[in-house]
Amino acid sequence: MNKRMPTIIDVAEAAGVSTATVSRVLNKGKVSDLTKDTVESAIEELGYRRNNVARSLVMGKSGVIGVLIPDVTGALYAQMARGIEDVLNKYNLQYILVSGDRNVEQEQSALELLLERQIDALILIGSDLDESTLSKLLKNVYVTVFIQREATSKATSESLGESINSSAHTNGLTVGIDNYQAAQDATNYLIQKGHKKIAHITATRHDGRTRLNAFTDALEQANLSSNFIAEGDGTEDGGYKAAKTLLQNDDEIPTAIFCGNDRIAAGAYKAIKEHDLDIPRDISVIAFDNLPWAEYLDPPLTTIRQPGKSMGEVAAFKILDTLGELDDAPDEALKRARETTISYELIERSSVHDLRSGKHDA
Amino acid sequence: MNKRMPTIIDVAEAAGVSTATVSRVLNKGKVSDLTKDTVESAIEELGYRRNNVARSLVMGKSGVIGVLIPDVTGALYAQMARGIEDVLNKYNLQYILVSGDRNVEQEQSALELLLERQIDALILIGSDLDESTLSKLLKNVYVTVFIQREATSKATSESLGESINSSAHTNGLTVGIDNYQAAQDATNYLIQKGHKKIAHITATRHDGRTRLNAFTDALEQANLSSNFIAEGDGTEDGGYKAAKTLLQNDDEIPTAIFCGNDRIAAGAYKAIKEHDLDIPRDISVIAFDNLPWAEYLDPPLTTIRQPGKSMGEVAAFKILDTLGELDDAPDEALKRARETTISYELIERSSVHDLRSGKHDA
DNA sequence: TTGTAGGCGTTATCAG
DNA sequence: CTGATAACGCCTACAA
Repeated sequence: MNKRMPTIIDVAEAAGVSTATVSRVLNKGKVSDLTKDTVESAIEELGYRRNNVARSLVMGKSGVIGVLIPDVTGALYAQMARGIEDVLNKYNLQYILVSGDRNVEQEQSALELLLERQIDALILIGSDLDESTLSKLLKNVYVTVFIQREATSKATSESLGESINSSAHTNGLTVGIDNYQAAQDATNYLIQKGHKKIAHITATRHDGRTRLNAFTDALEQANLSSNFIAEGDGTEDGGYKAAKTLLQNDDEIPTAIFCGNDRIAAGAYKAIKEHDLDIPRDISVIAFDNLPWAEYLDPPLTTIRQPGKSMGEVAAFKILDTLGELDDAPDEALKRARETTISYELIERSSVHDLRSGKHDA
Repeated sequence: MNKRMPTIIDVAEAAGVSTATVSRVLNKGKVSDLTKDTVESAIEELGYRRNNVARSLVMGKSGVIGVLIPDVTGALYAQMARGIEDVLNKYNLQYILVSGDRNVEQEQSALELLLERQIDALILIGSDLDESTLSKLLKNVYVTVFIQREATSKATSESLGESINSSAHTNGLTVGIDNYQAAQDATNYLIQKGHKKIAHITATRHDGRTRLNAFTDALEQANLSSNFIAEGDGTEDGGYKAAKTLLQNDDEIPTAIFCGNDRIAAGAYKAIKEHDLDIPRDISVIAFDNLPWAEYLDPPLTTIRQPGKSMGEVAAFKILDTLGELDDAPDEALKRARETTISYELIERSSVHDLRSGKHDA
């Protein structure tokens, strides 16, 4: 069933030409129509298919780009991957996906594996790898773009001695939303609705930390105390447990919870309902991500939309651009390729209650 | 920033040995401890990293396997991808992911792109490609395994002239659940709970068709009429619309809906609630997949669990086995590698109502 | 244990 | 427009 794959040499012989000529028709070089036909039918006959690894070797580039992703199983990350793939495919490039599994050691070893393939470029999604290992690893990589590696407008100066600012990085392009600002928006939204006892369930990794900082800063600016902070692990179950602890003593219950992400919110919903509390009447919930199912929770979840697919697309465009594959691209694409910070959006649904409307209309 | 990558030759010179020796230390061949050290430090010094495309060329295998997936963005598919990756990584293999985008043309062109890379094996997830194009394309691929390409226990003989039976396929290994049986179980579960007016909202593609067939067959076997069938497109919105039409004339409303998958169910939930109907009191819902959020719907969704990750793992094991990489593998892994049909599970939550208990306890 | 040299399948340069 | 032929970086007999 598995005879040796025919090579360019076989085709050349079959067509009675040289390998160079075959290569030319394969690559749209100048060939006479006649020979072109002969060669093409020989190709057809033999079922020849070009060997891309040989091609990569001589061309010095593989046409595949590496993507390091925390977890394909995360809906948002999957969207990014999809965005990346969609634009890459238009240019006949492909990608190898590796999961960092949401932990640094795994990220590093995954990255090293990746680097051994001759990838032409690298996209790092939400990586927690620190600056120094990164720059060591990436020394010889032509182009790297980071998605969601903190392009904060207001660095979290106190919590991290030296902020993870990607702009300072080894030829690192960056795409992402303004995580800090978005989290502040979410918090302020609650404040504007008249909430004073606001809780936060943290998400993990650096974006989780940024959101926490934005949260506490926002409360501080509003002269509110931030006594209600619970650690989530980013999952539904973590959210459930965290919400439980938040709800445990009846006299000090928050009127609103800002969940680090939608999955956390799903867990929190469950906990809140178990306590026979109504959402949003008794407790309002706001979250982050806007995963596809967020609108189908009961009540539909108010949340910050992260445009995962767009982020992936932009990242891919940046790569194509730097790789010089974008000559013939539409202006629009080019423009998007240069942009660096994607806009987010607060999607109002019905999970937060307006405390003021009930009280006084002042 | 981007000087020429050091090659094995550079290392050889730096270490004062031949390239063969360097190659040997790279591949754990017999080398004296002394030279080994010298070479290794030279490697360290130069920051040498093996060029895997050259290696692939000479070895005749690339160490990457191709995965054709309908859509990374689908939670179940992502789980499969993750399962595949996890076991592959243990053996230092990687994968290229391509999305078929849930349509055949795209599937085919994606596949062709994939085949030009020298992938060592192929995993096809839920492909709708027909037998003939498949066998033409796959002529030279060493090993292919299909996930979820219908391993039905009871072929849907009437709807398809010739059933898509993978076992008949070109050296195609197969892993999947018994889709037909599972869908029958779901339907029968409803019947056992006393439901007589049962609706179905179809999912797409071949597994959707199989489920539909199982549904009608099950009803037939129970002497129930199957008047309530609506076409979904597999998405929440499709489910919403389909449920709407199901609910439109008040005198003929089903007491239960079997949704082709969880996403459809989410949409159906929304429609049902908009009609001021209670789940499960007025309408019961059962679905398929058990996506991570299914348990967080209100009420928690009763559904058939598909173990996506396991399916991916098994598929990967099959490949490793056929590729002969599994010599040193634990028995357990080996055993799993040979299995072909994965067990599913009906997860009872609270979205279906028992009609009998309310009426008569006979 | 170590070195030499041929070859993996393509592309690209340089003559014809 | 077409044909030799030298790389590309690595592995692997075969020799030493």
